[in-house]
Amino acid sequence: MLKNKAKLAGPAGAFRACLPLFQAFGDTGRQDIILLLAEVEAMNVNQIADRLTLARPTISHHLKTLLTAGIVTLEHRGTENLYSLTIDEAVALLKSLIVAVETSCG
Amino acid sequence: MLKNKAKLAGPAGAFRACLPLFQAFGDTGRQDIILLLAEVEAMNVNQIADRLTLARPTISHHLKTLLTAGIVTLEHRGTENLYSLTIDEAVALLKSLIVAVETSCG
DNA sequence: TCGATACGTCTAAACGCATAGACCAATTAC
DNA sequence: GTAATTGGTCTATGCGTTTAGACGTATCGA
Repeated sequence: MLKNKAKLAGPAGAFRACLPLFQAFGDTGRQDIILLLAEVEAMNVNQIADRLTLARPTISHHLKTLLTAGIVTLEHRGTENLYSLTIDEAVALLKSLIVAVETSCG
Repeated sequence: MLKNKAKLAGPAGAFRACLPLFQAFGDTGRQDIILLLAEVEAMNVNQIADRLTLARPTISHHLKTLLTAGIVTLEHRGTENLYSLTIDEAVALLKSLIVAVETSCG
C-alpha cells in the first residue's frame, strides 16, 4: 500500500498536468466563453458570437482549444454544433494541484 | 450582512482574478522555477540558473513575472537576490475560483 | 582602487498566439 | 436543385512572449 501518493508524485506532476488548463484559462476570450456556457445548458457557435465582441472564426478557434483541454464538449445536431461546459475534470486537476502544493510547501 | 458573497461576485470575478496566475503558471520555465523554490528556503538567481537549462537573463525575466504575480518574494542581501516561494495567496485564489465554479455550475 | 561576483536591463531575434476576412463543406427548407 | 443557415478551416497579419547575448550597475574582498 502506497502512503502519501501525492508526495511521491510531487508537485511537479500536478503542475505539468495542469499546464493545458492554465493555458486555456489564461485568455480573456476563452474565459468569456466559459462564463457564457456556465449560464446555460448548451450554446451553438453563433449564439456565443452574438454575445461576444469576437468574430466567429476566433470563437471557433478558442472552442477548439477548450475542447482539446476537455473543458467543453461538443454535440453535433443538424447544422449546428452545441457546446456545453464540462469543467469537472479541470476542477479535479486544480484540487490535486492544491493538495500537492500544500503538502510540499506547507 | 451579505450572504453568499461568492455567488454575488459570480465566477466572472474569480476567473478574472486568477488570470495573472494562469498566465504565470502556463509556462514550463516558470513552473520549473517554482518547483525548484519549493524544495528550499530561498535561492539566488545563479543557483536557479545552475539547475535549469535556461540562460540567466531568461530566468531573471521569468522571476520578474512571478514577482508581479505575487508568487515569489525577493530579499536583497549584499550582491545576491534571494527569491523564495510565497504561493499561499495563489492557492487562496484558486480555492475561491473552485468554490465559485462549483456554486454556479454544480 | 581594482578585480570578481551577482544580477537587472537593453536589445533583438525567433516563435507562438490571438484575431478575423475569405472560402468551403454540410445540412435543411423551399 | 437552389438558397439559406451553420460552422470549420485556410490564410495572413499584428502583437506578445520566450529566449539569450551584450552591457551596465552595485557590492564586496584584496
